[in-house]
Amino acid sequence: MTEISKTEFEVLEALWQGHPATAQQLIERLNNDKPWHEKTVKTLLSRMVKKQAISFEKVQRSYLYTPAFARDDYTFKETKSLLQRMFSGRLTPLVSHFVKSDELTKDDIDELKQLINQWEKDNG
Amino acid sequence: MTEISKTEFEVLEALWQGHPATAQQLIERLNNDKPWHEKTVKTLLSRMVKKQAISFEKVQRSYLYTPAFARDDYTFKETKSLLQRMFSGRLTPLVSHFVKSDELTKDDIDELKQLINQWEKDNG
DNA sequence: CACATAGGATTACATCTGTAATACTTAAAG
DNA sequence: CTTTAAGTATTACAGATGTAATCCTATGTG
Repeated sequence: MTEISKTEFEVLEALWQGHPATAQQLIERLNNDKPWHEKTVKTLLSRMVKKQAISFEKVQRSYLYTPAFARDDYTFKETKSLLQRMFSGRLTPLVSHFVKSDELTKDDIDELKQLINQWEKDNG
Repeated sequence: MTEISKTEFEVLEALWQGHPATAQQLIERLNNDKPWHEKTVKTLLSRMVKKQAISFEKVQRSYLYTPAFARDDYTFKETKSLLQRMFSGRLTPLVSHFVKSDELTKDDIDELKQLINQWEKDNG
């Protein structure tokens, strides 16, 4: 997958909500959050087709768009990329930052513990 | 702080290594990793001065550059921004991804536990 | 059948980026 | 004092991005 801009990512989000989907459906979904101009969305869709982030199938007059990759795969890739660039690829410095900055709740901590237990069960 | 591109970030990294620093010093540092054209670095420095990511002080013929914000502040802000966009602002989905994908070592897990202990000592 | 219309295709256009080249300026060298 | 070189400032230029407007075409409508 090529580089996806932040704006293009927002359109992809709408598509991941359910696909295949028409431009109209996507425009409606996007407008639930904030106003999007129809033409703008169309342009973004075309560009993403060109960069193969999405594909389409022509049905009658209109196109049915489908994402070219899963949301999880994309977010994971992006996260790893950011970790690579800012934290030498290590996860803990990032987590450390959050822990220290008082951004986590008790529930978050519990979830983290849960994840660690899971890891130890699978590995360890 | 405004938007910093990935390339600009690399130059900032060199500056964070030690500052204030001259363009020449930065160019040398950057070239330790990969070849950078002198003119390219200068351009990036100018642009970052304009967008107030760095400042400079004129000393004789040349400038001494200084970052306008700390590395930690920037990386934290960027990380939160990414979390916001891709994981509804939650940290655990991100961690979860890494735990499940077998990207963590025993040491990483130990560090995470450490962090959790710290949190519980400070809060809880 | 003539026309309005919904869709995608093409064009627009300013700003940002990556990557330099060229111009200008002043201190140092001869 | 004139030439040179080191530094910064200005200019260049293609590709990406945000944000649309306009164009072209196949339908559905009267």
